[in-house]
Amino acid sequence: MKNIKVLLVDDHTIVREGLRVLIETQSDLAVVGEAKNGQEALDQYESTEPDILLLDLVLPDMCGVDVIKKLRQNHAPVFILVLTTFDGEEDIYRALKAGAMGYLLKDTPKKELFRAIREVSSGNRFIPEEIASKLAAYIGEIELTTRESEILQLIAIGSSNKKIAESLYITEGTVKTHINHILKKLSVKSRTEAVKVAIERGLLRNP
Amino acid sequence: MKNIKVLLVDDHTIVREGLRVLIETQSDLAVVGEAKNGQEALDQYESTEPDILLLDLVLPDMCGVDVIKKLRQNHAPVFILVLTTFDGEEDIYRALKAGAMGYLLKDTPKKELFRAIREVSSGNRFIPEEIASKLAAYIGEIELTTRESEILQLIAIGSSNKKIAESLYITEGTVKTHINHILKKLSVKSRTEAVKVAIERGLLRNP
DNA sequence: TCATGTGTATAACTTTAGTTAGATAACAAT
DNA sequence: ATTGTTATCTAACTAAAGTTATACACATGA
Repeated sequence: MKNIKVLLVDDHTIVREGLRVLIETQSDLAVVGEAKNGQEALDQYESTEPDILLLDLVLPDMCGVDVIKKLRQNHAPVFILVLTTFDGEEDIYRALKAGAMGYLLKDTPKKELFRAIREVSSGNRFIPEEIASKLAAYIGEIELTTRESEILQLIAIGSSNKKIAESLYITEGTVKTHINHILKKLSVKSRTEAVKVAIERGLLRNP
Repeated sequence: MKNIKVLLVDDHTIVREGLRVLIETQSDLAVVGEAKNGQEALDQYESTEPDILLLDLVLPDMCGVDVIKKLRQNHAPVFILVLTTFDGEEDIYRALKAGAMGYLLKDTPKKELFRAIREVSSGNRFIPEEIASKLAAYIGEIELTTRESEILQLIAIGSSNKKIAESLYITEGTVKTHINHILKKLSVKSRTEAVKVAIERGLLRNP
């Protein structure tokens, strides 16, 4: 009796195909669709009406978090289990904030995956201790302001303070102050380090 | 009749388990072992004597390229198929140079994986056109010298020129010259950009 | 052996980045 | 209303990064 319908979303074909056969070894689970990007995920959600969505956050066309947001706008109770490699605290935080019910690393055994699917599809949360603690540590972090994030993006593409000032129509002095704040919030000593931790923590849009 | 013995090496349990069931749908392929890190890969290679090693380059304990090198030191003909996400030209280049016979992205359909396994295990190369062209583009790149690589590592952990000079027992001026060369070789304008492209191209040991 | 190229090293100089102190405006709290 | 907070902005000053020219050891091939 197959009663839990699963929709797979992952850009790697091999991973998707592997997950499919893995999941279908369980008699109560059925893969009803596969999507390799965000748009396909949204389309297939409509057509297949799954009980649970197994989502990788790294997708070619849009951020996985955006997929979560869009689905939750249109469909009241969406059960989403994020299954991804660890890409920094920021991602976990955003995914759960956006409404994911569970978060699993790809580095977990299949039994735990099956358990997570069953839990989340029946409306419960499923967050391993390992991740819960990362999240707790993250809470203490100070968030960057809009301006600071904008500037961090520009730093990361290699812009000088002068260029940043020009593109934002502010003076170089102002840019320097913002950068100073960024450095303090990220606890680093230079823009170079800031870019490194920004990449690590998933603070950048297109890293 | 199972005649091709496969050893899986990937740090993600789910991926490994998925690959196992996927591969075992083929009657001529058998998974004889799984390893989640480099050391396990080396050990299991000894004990299981596989015909082919399916290797992810991203491992927790050592670089996948080192696994290739070590295996090839001890065992004359080792058939290695690298199966990984695209982490920059540098990785492809190093893996093939180290002696991998094939290179597949995880974003390929299972049929191609099966084909690749059969080809590589019988001693042929298997490199998709997509990757071959990336590699061709890479050939034009100028390699960094030993000193330059050392310094790039230090830049990437956030060291100032002064600190770099101290830890290498040279003057700050010398460090600046080396950095100048690095910037020119990587075609970037600042150390910050250099770190970004170094991370992109996989030029760093522990990114 | 003599030119050529390359990896490494140095220092003087210019440009850019980072620090510090302070101003203004919007907003929330009570 | 006024106090406090936070985001944004500016500018003068100091520290660090980047540029340029030059030297020297060592290898390699004409």
